[in-house]
Amino acid sequence: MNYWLVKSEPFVFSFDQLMSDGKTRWDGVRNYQARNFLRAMDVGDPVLFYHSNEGLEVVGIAKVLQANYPDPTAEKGDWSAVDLGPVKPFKRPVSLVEIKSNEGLQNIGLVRNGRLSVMPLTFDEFHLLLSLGETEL
DNA sequence: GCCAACGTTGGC
DNA sequence: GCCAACGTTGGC
Repeated sequence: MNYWLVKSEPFVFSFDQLMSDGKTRWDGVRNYQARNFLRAMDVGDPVLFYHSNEGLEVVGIAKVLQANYPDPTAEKGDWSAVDLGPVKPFKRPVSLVEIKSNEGLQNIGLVRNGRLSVMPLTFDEFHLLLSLGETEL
């Protein structure tokens, strides 16, 4: 099992929307590094959901419903999509400020490369974020 | 709205 | 294959 974090601008697609939709296609990724992470996702992997631009916090837990398949929105090129579903919202959102000030989270992509939209988390990072969010899987 | 960081493109 | 120019992302 692997652990992940994805970013979304809440006014484009928010975690609340994922909760009410029950499922979404995670497509439109046009960055090779992010694409390769999408391809490494397995069904059932937990995915933390971060709101970029607005909110700037981890707001909930999602999971992989469907492993990677060709991105139908790609007109050319070799791109992938996955399907994600909601698990549960964080009891308490975890802000970027908090993440940056936590010693155990200095190596995650959010801190090291602010522009990466799909990134892996270690077991420890994932569980640290869960406990900061006062939420259990 | 600004700008730093990063990725991509294209000329040489 | 290098690197300057450009575009995009996203925090501030």
